[in-house]
Amino acid sequence: LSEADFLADYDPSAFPSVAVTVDIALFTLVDDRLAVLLVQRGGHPYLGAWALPGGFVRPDETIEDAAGRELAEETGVARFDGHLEQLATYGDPDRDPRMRVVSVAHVAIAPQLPDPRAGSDATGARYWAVDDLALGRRRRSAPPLAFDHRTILRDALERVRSKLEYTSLATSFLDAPFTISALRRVYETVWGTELDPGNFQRKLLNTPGFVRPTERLAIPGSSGGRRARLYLPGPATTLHPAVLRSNA
Amino acid sequence: LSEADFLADYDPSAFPSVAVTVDIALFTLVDDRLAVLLVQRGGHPYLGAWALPGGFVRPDETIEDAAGRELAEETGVARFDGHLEQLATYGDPDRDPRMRVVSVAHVAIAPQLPDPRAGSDATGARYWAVDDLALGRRRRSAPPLAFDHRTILRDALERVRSKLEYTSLATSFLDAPFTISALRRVYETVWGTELDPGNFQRKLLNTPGFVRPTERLAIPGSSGGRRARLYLPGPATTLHPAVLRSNA
DNA sequence: GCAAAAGTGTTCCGGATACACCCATGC
DNA sequence: GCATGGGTGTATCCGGAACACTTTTGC
Repeated sequence: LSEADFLADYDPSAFPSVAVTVDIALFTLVDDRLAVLLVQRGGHPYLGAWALPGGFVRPDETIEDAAGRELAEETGVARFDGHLEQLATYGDPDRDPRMRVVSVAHVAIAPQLPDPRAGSDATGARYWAVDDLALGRRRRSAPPLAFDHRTILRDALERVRSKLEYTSLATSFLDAPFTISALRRVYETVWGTELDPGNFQRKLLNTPGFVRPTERLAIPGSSGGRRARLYLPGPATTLHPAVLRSNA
Repeated sequence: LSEADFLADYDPSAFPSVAVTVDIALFTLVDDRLAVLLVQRGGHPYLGAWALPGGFVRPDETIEDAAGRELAEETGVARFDGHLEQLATYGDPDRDPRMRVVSVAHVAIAPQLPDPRAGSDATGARYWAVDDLALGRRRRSAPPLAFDHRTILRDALERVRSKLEYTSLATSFLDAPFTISALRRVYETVWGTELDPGNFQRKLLNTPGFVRPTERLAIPGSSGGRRARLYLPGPATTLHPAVLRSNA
């Protein structure tokens, strides 16, 4: 190795400062549509564009703590207690025009939460239906997204969709207790498919540890129908057999 | 938000410097054992301990480029052309006693490469059989690992093991062309299981796009046996149906 | 011939799918 | 009664597992 390489590799002060941030894609269901929390930027760059909530990692907190703190701040709860996991890290040199920013993106899932609050640098915060964001390609009617957040959102969505198959993640979208058909609607909404109610019920109850039955029954909707049994999340996190997307 | 929060969130210069590094777990097969490249540390902290190869991300390169560059340097090739993917980011405040270091860990896979070279801060570099590292719990005979690299290695190993199931990753361990039984030995070695040769052959050839047949036949080993057909990697990256671990 | 590896055939079983059918409730 | 949703029964199909068996090679 040359001396330049040596210095580059071993003297951290030789580098310009790098900022490490967290960004969170918080998914929830709003009116039977999959939605994600976005904040509208109140400053440059990307003024007025919509962005994933996030912020700097503080010196003495872990990355995961930073993500949890930002989530609590943006959603207005004291402590975020939904599902939270790391997604991937995005750090292309030009992803933020101001400086080198390396962002550790996360995926979060929660049942419908109170209305979000705008942070101090945001002019608004709301849940957007994922369908309306036109993640595949830009659409005139879709809101502009800041930075590389379109890419992050695409990856986050794929993570959620695939993890429904082999983990019990779907229950994170629901308040307990819930019915099997509510759980089925989670799958149908996130995957954009229709599932056979009877087969879904049987498969689910045959997957050990996915849900635990209670004695209680749900109250039917105004359109009638038999009362459904209520269930609690089970102890399993990974599922065997998996709940497979048919068109996979 | 308080003014302190505001400043903490929005003034990057208010932070002590954070170093962003890449670490790479490069897996390969050595004598039908799964092995990973480690370098022995030549400086403090963890002097003499074994660590994943890695280094700082330079100002104008992407994170993935940094990982590819470090890999090429450590393995002594001009350009690393095996499989390389991001694993996860590790950034606990105390994972490096010198300063805050956020490391983006990667997983790499390649067929047996030339002997590795020690980097400028390393006194040695070699492939270690994963079994000999006692990743589950420390063992007297196992070498000490630096930083949180035991955790990273555990996660990397689990990533490789699970990705064998639903992707064509196994071919990355082999030079082309290869036989079906060589591919089966990859699965058996990485999973630590035995697979039925007949069933494996059929399942593999029934998975579209996994491998492409050639006209050539392999030369049998000294113990005899019918000559096996040679195959090339196919176009598929994700597999349907997946090759499932029976004890999953 | 014998051992060993490659490759095929066959049987069995569990889960997925499609769909018929019964149950319980609102209106 | 009728529509609607909850829940069960059942026939069919497909892939995985176990394993017998044939083919081809080295020694």
